[in-house]
Amino acid sequence: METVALKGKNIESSALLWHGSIRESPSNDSSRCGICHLHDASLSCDLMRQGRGKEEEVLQAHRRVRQGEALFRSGDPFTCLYTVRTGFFKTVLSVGDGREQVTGFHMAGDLLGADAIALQTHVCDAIALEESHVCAILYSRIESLARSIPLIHRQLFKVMSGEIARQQQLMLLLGMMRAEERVAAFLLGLSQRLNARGYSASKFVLRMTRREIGCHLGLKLETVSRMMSKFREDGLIEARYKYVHILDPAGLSRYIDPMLAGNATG
Amino acid sequence: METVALKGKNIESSALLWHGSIRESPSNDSSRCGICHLHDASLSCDLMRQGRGKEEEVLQAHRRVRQGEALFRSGDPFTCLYTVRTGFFKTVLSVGDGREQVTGFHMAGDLLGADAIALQTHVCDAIALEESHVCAILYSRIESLARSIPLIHRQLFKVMSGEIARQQQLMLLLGMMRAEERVAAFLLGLSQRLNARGYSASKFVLRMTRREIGCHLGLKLETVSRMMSKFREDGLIEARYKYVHILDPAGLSRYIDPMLAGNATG
DNA sequence: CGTTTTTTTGAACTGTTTCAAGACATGTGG
DNA sequence: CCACATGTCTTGAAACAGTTCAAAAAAACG
Repeated sequence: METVALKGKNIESSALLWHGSIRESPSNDSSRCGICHLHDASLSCDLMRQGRGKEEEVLQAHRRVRQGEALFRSGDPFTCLYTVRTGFFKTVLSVGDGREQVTGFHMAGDLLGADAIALQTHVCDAIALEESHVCAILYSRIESLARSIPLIHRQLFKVMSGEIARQQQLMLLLGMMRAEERVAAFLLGLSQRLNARGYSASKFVLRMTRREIGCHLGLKLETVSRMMSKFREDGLIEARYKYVHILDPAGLSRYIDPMLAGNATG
Repeated sequence: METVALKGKNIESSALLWHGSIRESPSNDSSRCGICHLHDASLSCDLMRQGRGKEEEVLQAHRRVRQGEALFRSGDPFTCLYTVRTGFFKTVLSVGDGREQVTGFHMAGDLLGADAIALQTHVCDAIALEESHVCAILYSRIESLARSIPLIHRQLFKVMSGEIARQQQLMLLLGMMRAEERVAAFLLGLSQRLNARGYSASKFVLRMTRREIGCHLGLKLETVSRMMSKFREDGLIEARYKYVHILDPAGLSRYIDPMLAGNATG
């Protein structure tokens, strides 16, 4: 029952800083579209490079999505790709009876909706886990640009390949990891992705509930909670509700079979 | 312990017929490439329609793959798509230590390698479960055709979307079905796919082992065996080793949550 | 501030795995 | 064609991992 440094209320005030201000480039120039600031080498970056001057055609609109609201739902016609500017999303395959499979969590810098490119219809729901802001990119414009600019075309395929790779990682996790490994992989993956975006890899705030983590990992919420308690007791993490501090990433990854470690999902 | 009609040796001789001669169009014109005979509305069909006269450019070669051999392996550079003419494949994500996730089984008429389009590198191994024959389609030719023929371009995307949809179905299965449901979904899915290709939906021969089914469904081989025994005892199927006869598909699908029934995987 | 949701934890239970043995099937070489 | 070796499948019993149910504490919300 170690609660080394995470006690009482003082954690909260510092926690608020973890995910939002440790960012390296805090340029919050809100009059300018954010798509050129994205960290990952995604579509929009290359759009800016190649199609300089054309971004106004491509960019449709900023859009605010309130907590719990859907950016798009399964079955919606596909018209736009979205880049997350701020906030946090989950994508969900719903199956009517209440059971659901969370296929991914998405943070600032991520592209949303790419899994609909092929089918031209959204196949999952994208739900904001907190108030979020996105840029909508009109797909029809990108597509016509892609025809004239091969690099854009290749980037489109790259984005789809990213989706497939992400899904395969998740299949591996769902198909052959034990609860321990799943939660460890989840925490490490999230840590890495936050780090890649300039946030701290060791301290962050979970934007999703234990139930949502469970729906993502194929576990019940109680199991997720127990695994996190276990890691805490083993001194690998400090964790209190939404606030996570990874003390020993190497120790965490030792829980995962070395061969499965790869790019963990988030 | 019912073995209604499946006793002794006589099953074998009839079983040999199930999967191979019940086909409606048995045109085995082996001098002609099979890609135009495929059942699913895949790339090649539209290639034939649109690019009539160009098939020789697109078609690279027939290729024989012996049982246990790989058509391609993870990491191989992507040059060709393959259509299965005869035989049976599994696609596998391997993770070094022996554990593996079978991402799909593929029969005559299926397209193989589509998951490499985006990344230009194969991400899984395609292993023949029996002596198989494929047509290799040079991707670079298709791609250039796609540039001039929008329909081909759209078909390429459709093929990739198919991959994504298939993976999502499998994620649903792995994330939230019980063993019973998984095996039922597997049998029904296989049955439907065979039926769509002109084979019997009720009687077929499993080309994969219980272990391979298990690796696909996230179960151990003993569990797969037990579930099949259970279905047999419940009178839903007759099953003896590789030979399966589905007596009550509706009963089988009742094992699956109605909402998850969708297009089951195979 | 009271209400609702989320998280933690315990204890009993269940489904799946593990281990082990035997039956059956397949393939090989004599 | 047989006998043997090998691999696959089935089944049972015991072990285990994860779930379910329940209750209480902590946080979030209006």
